[in-house]
Amino acid sequence: MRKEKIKKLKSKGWKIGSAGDFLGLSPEESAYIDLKLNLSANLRKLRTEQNLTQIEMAKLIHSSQSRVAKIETGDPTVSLDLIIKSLLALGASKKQLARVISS
Amino acid sequence: MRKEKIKKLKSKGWKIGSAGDFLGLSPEESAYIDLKLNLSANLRKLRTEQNLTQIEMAKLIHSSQSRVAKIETGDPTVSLDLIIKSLLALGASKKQLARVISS
DNA sequence: TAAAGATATGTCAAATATGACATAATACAA
DNA sequence: TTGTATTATGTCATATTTGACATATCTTTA
Repeated sequence: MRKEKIKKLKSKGWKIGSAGDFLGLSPEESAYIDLKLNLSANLRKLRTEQNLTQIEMAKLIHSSQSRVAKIETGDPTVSLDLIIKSLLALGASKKQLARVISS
Repeated sequence: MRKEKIKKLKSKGWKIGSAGDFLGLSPEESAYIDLKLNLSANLRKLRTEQNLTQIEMAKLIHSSQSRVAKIETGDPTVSLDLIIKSLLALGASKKQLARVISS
């Protein structure tokens, strides 16, 4: 489907922080995707800091390696819910989440 | 989490754990739900501060009055994505989001 | 170099979230 | 009261997200 592809291209083409001028996104759309990418990047950071493989991470959140990879690579089919749940599963505190979000 | 709150959540249809057993509530599960409820409450606050009805809010996020009501009442079918998108549509900044989340 | 380990990508059926609608419940004036 | 506006609830077809799987692409180690 076309809409899906565009969505994917958009998120894939992003560099964190450079958001949406290029793709004609509204400020809210940009902010929303930036938020997700920001949290995703932080998830990978947390995971690697804890010396976990994606498979081990997957078990922690009762998911699969491939989905963990999708989370960390900013796949557009990944919800904020899943990202946040994953961060919490890694022991991230509310303050840590807040710090990532406001950055 | 207080008993009162848990009861309310249960009555609203939250399904926590495998059998709806609240004894199995993990720290990250409760943190996740707290996060959503916290953001939902803040959304209502922002909306009313801006003197918007749920119908007006719905137009803002291209949704319906009933879904806005569900967002604000903590309906378990509402995703974090929708809550965050709504907050951003009301003009909430990253810092404001962070503040709510860490509280 | 090759093998092993780790991560990325594509796909799909099942699960979950969605907007929309009808209608009930509540609030608040006239 | 009786209306009128606003918010809550229930339902449902459609849309999106999910874990899982297969397989491809790195990445490291011997």
